[in-house]
Amino acid sequence: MNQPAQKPVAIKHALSVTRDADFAAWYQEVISEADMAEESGVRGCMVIKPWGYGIWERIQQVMDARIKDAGVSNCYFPLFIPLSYFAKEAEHVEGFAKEMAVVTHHRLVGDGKGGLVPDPEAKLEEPLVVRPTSETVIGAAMSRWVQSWRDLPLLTNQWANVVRWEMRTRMFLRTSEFLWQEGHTAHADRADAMAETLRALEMYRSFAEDVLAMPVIAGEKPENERFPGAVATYSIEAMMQDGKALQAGTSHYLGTGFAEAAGIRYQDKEGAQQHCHTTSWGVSTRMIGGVIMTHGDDDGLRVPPAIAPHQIVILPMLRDDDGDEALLAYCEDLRRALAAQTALGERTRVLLDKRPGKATQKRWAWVKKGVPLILEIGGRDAAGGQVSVLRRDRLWREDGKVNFAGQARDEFLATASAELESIQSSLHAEATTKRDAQIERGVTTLEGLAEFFADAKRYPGWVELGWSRPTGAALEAVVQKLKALKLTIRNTPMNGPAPAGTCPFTGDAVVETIYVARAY
RNA sequence: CGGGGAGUAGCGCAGUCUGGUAGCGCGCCUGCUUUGGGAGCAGGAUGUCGCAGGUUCGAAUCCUGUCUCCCCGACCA
Repeated sequence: MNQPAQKPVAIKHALSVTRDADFAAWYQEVISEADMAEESGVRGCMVIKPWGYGIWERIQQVMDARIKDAGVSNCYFPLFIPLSYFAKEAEHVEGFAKEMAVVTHHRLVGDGKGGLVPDPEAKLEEPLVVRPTSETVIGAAMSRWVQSWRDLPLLTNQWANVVRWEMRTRMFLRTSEFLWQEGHTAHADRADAMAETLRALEMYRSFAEDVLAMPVIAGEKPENERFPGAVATYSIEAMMQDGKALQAGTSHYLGTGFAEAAGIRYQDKEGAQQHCHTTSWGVSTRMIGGVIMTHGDDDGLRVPPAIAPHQIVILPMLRDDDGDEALLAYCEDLRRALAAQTALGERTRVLLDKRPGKATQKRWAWVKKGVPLILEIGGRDAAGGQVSVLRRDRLWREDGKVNFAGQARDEFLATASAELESIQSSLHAEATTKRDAQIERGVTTLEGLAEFFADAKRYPGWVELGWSRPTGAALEAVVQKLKALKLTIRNTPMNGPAPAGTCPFTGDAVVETIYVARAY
């Protein structure tokens, strides 16, 4: 107390709630302060604003290129699906029946009191459901498109919105309507379909790591977490800063179940009719929630440069005087020079923010949005050929001041690309370090699990442990035990440690590794 | 869908118990002064009090219904 030099420096953060104080409230504040999305007035549905949608567009662009590189073609299938299509695959119906929006009428009439009601005369012969996913309607199309072994594999994808009537929603993480891509493929045999399922999984894994800078574990979901109607479901799982797991992408091997339901058949080289083996795989706007909870800090969002709508924002410190013209010219020249460069394999995305207003206020708005690099340029910078650079991932100096670094303009131009790439990799490294520090490997008993997750005051992370992979009723017993602890099995990693020891749930020999965690 | 909380200016809130037609802070607008770093002073604008009914001379306030959001639970490719 009496030694000011040792006092912790008080930093005035840009957000009013810290991650430590209330992670859920912090998450919402990031979304509103970064101006990513807002409530819409419709239950569970959000308005995605330019900054949030810009991030989604970046995700789309990069992912779409990778999907096409894999030989998959984009299509578009209808929003409305005849109810009868759903009835064909029993497990699929069971899985989605409770959360479907249903269209029953095609016209409104006045109710005589100034309002409108569905016209009883305009009832649909067969109700239509708003797609919660498109296996059924795409399956119907595939049954027409596939005749011969020469038509296979059939590789399609669509970018679309889907609706699932969720009981409890959270922006980006679980909304009633969300945006996604869904890949749907049909193959001649199991091996080919399984290869495609795993290709998609690997595509998602590398996308999460390289583009979102979000470390993930790719693996197979346990039987109880499978997609309705799937033979095997795989996921990438990311750890949020509160230690919870987020399923950030899924890939399913669907066997021949959907092909049988929809009649997707082909004639093989011997002339015999065979059912196709199908797959489906998707990532959604949920990824944006993952980015927020992986990279956000107490000053708002930090967007990895690869998905930042603007990677560099130039803020001229306008003074409303004669010097402004020269300052703006200097900034515009700087913008042009940067926009001509490339970083992370693409043209650099630079914004010159000329809007009226104080540069300092605009600065904090961009900090909260998480722009990787902010350049504040004053008259003296312009006159002296300098720039003042702020890296979003190194916002504060040790003395509690904002960490601006003065630099010669030419020097900055020569290093800007490398700087963006450095931010991309340092966000990834930071997230990986955090995650790895929160994976516990010393737990081998159910009691140990309960103990590890008992302390509510800290963020517990995940437990990696071996189990005997029970199925059916034995698995259900394990799931119930975990549920009592609010825990779930996330997945079995693709290249997990060699099995050893006895299963903490069944006492049988361990056959594989799983991650156990609280989940979103 | 069950339990709890909440909807009043762009944002955060007071006012509701005890009915009399709306206030504070921030932000916003204007002016002046400042300004190499999240400025100061002065003046000013902005509300069908979530929505719909009802009670009443009169409703943000009381009653009924309904919508939306947040937390917990159940549910959740």
